[in-house]
Amino acid sequence: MNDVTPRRVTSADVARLAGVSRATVSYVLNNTPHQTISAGTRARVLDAAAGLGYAPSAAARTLRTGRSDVVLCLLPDWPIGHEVGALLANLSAELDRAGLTFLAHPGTRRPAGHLWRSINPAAVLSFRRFSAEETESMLGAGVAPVVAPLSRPDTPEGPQQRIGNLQAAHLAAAGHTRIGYAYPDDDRVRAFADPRLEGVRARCAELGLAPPLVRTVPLEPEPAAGVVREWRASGVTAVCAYNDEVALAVLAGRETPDGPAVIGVDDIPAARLATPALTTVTTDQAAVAVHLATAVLAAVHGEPEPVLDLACAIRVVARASA
Amino acid sequence: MNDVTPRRVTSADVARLAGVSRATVSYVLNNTPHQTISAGTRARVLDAAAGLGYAPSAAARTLRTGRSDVVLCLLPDWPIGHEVGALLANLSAELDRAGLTFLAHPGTRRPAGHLWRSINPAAVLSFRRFSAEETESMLGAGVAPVVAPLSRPDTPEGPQQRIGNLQAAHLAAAGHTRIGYAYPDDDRVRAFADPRLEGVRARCAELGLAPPLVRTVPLEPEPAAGVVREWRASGVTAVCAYNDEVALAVLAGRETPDGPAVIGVDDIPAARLATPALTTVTTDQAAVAVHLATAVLAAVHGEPEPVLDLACAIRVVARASA
DNA sequence: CTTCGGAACTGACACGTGTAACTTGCTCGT
DNA sequence: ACGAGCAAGTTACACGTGTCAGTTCCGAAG
Repeated sequence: MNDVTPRRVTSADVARLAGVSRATVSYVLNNTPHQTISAGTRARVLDAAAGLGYAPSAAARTLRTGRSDVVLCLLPDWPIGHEVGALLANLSAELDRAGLTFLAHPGTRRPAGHLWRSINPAAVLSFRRFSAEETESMLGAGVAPVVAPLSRPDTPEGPQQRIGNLQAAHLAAAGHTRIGYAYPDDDRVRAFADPRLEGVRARCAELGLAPPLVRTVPLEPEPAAGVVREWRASGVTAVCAYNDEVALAVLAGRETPDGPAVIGVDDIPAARLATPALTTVTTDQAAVAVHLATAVLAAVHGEPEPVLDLACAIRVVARASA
Repeated sequence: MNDVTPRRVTSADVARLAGVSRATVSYVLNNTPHQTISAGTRARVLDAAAGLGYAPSAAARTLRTGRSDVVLCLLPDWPIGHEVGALLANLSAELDRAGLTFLAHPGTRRPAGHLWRSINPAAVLSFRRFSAEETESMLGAGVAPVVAPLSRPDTPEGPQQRIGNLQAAHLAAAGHTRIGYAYPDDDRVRAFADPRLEGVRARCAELGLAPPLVRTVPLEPEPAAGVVREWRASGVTAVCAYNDEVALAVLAGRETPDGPAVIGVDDIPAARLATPALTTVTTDQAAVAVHLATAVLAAVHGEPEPVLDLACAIRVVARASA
């Protein structure tokens, strides 16, 4: 008669099977520096561990060391789409390579303090800024707070601004002088929309163009058509959109094929399938993931954040719409 | 001079401040049944805990009880988009309400055995089927395996089949008799594409129509145009697409406005912005989230899986394209 | 007055791990 | 010949929690 509850295999089981002490098992499996283990013993331990299918308890390890190998990512409450999905997948793979476990928590509205207080993650990655007390509290608990550089509205030369820059530059290079900006109809994405718009403004000013004519564009054809008429009346011949989706709304709002040129952001799958095919600014999510991963690793090891340039990961995909 | 490392506040700190034993603190905070605590003591403990900002260590609790309050969701390696994002957000909120912590792990390719073995989650939620040994292994470890009913190819009346059913029914109701199926050009989504196609086939047979003419449609305009020409030559007047994105590809492939009618799945934001606006089958993600949450809760409590009907959460959104 | 039972609480152990401190042979320099 | 020093391990403790088994106190039943 077997046990009804087949207990978890612990390092003690491995030790017993290998004929050594539990400490030795720990030293071998973590190959602790400054510990001398004979080759034979090491092999016996590794064999025993593999044979029993031993996997250390994250709970016990976390309890002992005070820190887990989890990187907790707090997802924002705005809709996560194709590009964020790709980013998460790449980031997970990247951190996995460094021995960290990437876990994402979709945003509950309430303050996530409870979460990282109980999980004891190595780092917390967020897309919004932390409050001063949050930061202090996390540092006090030994948790490394990391804010995705994607969403730093404070730097005037941040990646979001660069996106706007490229949009405006592309339109200007095509000869457009009066530019509109299609602002999203969703308050939750302001943190992204504002710096992008800022980037467009800056580039327009730099090129001696009039500042962009900003209008909020809902994701419905009829209201969008109204906005497009407004732009046409004001002499706007090209539009930077917050998003590919907003850009598609602008396209849908054009009553005639000679409407304003449009450039979006993200290169979602639908972009190349639109008529006309949507010109857009894309971000190399794999490169961003690598960047974020190194930032997280640096924070975990207490090193200063590396200054890496994301500019090269952002580029224009020229298609028919602009 | 303060401590340089401000230690974590433990239940012992709470006990000391409240002037009771640690056991009492535990009984109060977990309000353990069959334990009688006087109102005064209870209040003192709660005050002390609140005052110190006490949050129990998930690691220690997990170590002691053998099970954590985490629901681990293994994300598949196919691209997660708008609809999965919404599902995760809803699901997280729903489980949060039940006191469970929802954490998603974007799919690393390697078998995720290591992950749930170390995290000790209350349940593991996956979108693909578990192998027999995986299931056995998890049950042995006391972890509840849950497979999202969205992705059960085995039930002939599953939700995915119903999506195909509705697509075909909508086209047939509009008078179409020769139907095409636009199959995705991505092996990773076969688990969804096949049952949907099966649903289309079943409905066609039921209505006495010829079986759908299946073609793989890449997400590029030119190849899609080739497939559309093929369909037209074969007398196909309407197409069920795996996806809204595939549907948009078919729309993009129509050289003339009188091309085949098209119906997609998901109602992504770009659907209503296409020309013509895309008719599609949408799923109420909030309802699905509630359903999944109850399934997870039942599994965690060892109850049999509740049989809930998802059919009412799936409906056609009629627009101009079909 | 004794006894008994429940209310209200406490003491102590176990969960599985990492690691500092200690032990035991054995080699080698003098 | 003898201790120094190092390789190769082991013993023991701490991390923070849940909970079983007691312990004390006190009112009420016999």
